[in-house]
Amino acid sequence: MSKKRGQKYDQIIDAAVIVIAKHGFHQAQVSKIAKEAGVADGTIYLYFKNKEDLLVSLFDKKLGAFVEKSRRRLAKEHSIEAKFHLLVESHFSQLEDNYDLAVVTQLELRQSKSELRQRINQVLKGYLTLLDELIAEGKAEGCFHPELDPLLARQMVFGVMDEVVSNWVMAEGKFPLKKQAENVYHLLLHGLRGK
Amino acid sequence: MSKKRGQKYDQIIDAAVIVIAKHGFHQAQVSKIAKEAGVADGTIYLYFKNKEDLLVSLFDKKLGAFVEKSRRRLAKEHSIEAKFHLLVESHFSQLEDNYDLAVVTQLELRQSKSELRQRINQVLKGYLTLLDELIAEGKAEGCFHPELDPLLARQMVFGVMDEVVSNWVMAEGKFPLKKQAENVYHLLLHGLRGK
Amino acid sequence: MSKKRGQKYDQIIDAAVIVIAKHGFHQAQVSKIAKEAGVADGTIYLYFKNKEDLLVSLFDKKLGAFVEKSRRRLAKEHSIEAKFHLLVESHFSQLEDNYDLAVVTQLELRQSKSELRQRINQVLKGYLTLLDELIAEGKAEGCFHPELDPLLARQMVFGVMDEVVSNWVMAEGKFPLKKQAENVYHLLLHGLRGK
Amino acid sequence: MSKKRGQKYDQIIDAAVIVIAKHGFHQAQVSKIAKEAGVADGTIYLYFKNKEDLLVSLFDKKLGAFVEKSRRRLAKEHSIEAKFHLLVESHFSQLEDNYDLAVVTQLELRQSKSELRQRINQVLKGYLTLLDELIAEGKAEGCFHPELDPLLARQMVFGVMDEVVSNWVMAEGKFPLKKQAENVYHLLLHGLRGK
DNA sequence: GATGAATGAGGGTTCATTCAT
DNA sequence: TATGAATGAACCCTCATTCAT
Repeated sequence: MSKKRGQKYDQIIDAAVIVIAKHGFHQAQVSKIAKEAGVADGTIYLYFKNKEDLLVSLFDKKLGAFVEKSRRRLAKEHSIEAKFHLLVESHFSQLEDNYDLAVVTQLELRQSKSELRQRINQVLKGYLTLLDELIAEGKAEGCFHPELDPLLARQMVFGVMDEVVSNWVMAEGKFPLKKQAENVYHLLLHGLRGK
Repeated sequence: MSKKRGQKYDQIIDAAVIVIAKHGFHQAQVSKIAKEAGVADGTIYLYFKNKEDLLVSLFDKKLGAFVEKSRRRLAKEHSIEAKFHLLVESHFSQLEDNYDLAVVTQLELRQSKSELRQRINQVLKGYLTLLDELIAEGKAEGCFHPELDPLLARQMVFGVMDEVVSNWVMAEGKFPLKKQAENVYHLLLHGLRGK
Repeated sequence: MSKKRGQKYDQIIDAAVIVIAKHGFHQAQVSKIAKEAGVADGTIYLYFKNKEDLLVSLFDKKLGAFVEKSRRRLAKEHSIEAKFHLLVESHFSQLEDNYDLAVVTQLELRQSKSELRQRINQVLKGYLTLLDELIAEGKAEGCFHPELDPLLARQMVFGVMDEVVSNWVMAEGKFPLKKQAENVYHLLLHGLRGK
Repeated sequence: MSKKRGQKYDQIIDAAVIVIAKHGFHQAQVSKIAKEAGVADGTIYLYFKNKEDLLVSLFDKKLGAFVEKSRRRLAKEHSIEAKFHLLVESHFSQLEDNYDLAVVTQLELRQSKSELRQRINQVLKGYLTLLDELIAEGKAEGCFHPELDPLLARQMVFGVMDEVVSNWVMAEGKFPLKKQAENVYHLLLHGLRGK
């Protein structure tokens, strides 16, 4: 339903990020987003089926770029440790460089109702797959423990990074996030190697 | 404002857990909770200042019991490894034994608006403090890496357990959660020992 | 229905005056009045049929005393002018000496719904009758214009005194009301003499 | 917030007058007014900030027209007596010709809570100013007593007219109001001349 | 007589979505 | 395409009154 092309498509999504980051999920009315985007309320419905579709599309577009960039970066590394290290660093730096987006994905979008959360989780799978691949590669190369439960491992990796970023956002970005990457990498690596 | 004691106080909180788990946060109207509790709508306001107060009290009471039970159990263990192992097991088993509560705390209550989230996070601190104490003890006893960042360590521990439980809830409790405890414990312990 | 006797009857009415004057008509809940009177909510319903009955009884009792006192005073005067002068003075001084009561009757009780207003107006007739008698006496004695419309005359007398007192209350009693009596008396007397 | 122009603006205000006159202040729900106006409930909030704003706007618009018409009429008269006579006649006839409006302003709107009453009194000042001007003119021209207290005089004029109209409304308009104008004019004029 | 815990009906307001222009 | 005025469903909370003790 949503037309993925068009200048206004991007305008509206960027406006939504700004409005949600600034006013919060529950105060991000369609009319406010339309105003920020410089279009009429009704115009949003020419590009998105409904508000939920806009929010999912927002997450889809932003996470898609996030994953794509992460993949591009990882492709340049050869050792699994280097890739893993870069993943953590990339996760943190991309969100640190987009504070508004971090607020939206870590805090605000999680206030959406279960139905929408389900669809967002579907989109998130694109990123989780990347993590799965990396873990499988690590196990295959003997870098991680051979009996490591892959699903559990991925939950650990994502859970830790997500928790750290959420804490950073809730601290209103007052401390440098990227500097945590090194430590988090080590913590995770030791965990993954252990079993 | 809210009378923390009384049979009805507990009735209403338990009814709220059931209704929210069954119908979801956004469909948990006060009238529905009152009906489930077997009291009149207005009676809820004799025990809680408003709906938000009911939700915070719910979390406060349930998490309080959760923390208290965890502390009681941990007190019986002596080695830090045993305590840590028990913590993970306790976290998982208490939520597995209360599926409705798990749904409410892992999924539904997170849909609440920022103001309420803040108050819930304050309550959560009671549990995070327990984790902090355990980590400090582990470092002091030389069980964990001496240079381990305590805050980061706690974020790892909570982040991983929270992520695993959330996945379990989203899988609608289809797999046994407690059985994950052993593996999660090892993963975390290795991570914490490493650095 | 209301038992006109009993210490608590008076206690409750006096409490109602205080609460209404202090918090306003719409914030004068039965429970607040009960608390001020030092009785239980339910006790009020032993003395009054319902809240409306309490308010009418309040007005009845207070206006009754007001009229009785006015009549006693007037009985001592002989000339119609002196009586008339005293009436205005008495009207103003009694309200000035009971600021709370003035607030209640001039401002707050007028916010009651039409149904209650009707019953209050019935009670007010007791005072209006006194005015009617005075005007009839004045006409009979040739002190007022022989063609004076008695009803209109009474509306003028009451309308003016009421307006002046209301303005005084709305000015929060910042100026002395009794001092206005002289002027108001003259204004009215001239009006009544004219035609 | 409120768009003071537009066909719907007038529609809604007129509907409010009808509904309040028919059902009373406390039974004049927004949904009832919307239905009478032939618009959706939400439409009212496109033209008025909230219900209170609607009621104040109603009074503002109607009293504004009332004052304007009175001023236009008075401008044609030259003698102060003629102006004064016309004022009373205008006051009575305008309300007699709009029974619904008279009910609303004399009885129903006075049931509103203090906050709203304050705002209504502000609007009323526009009319009281007209009375003040007339009294000042009368004193300047030697038509009224030179020592007449202008504020008291205005309170008398307004108080009497208001009382007479209120009695007329409470008598459900059963007697002709305009016919009272002549007598009221004489009563007031004598009063004002006296002192 | 006195209590006070419990009751439950009732309404102003927001905002995602539509559709005539 | 684009507009934006209009729609209307949905819900938390108050408080007068009751009645078991």
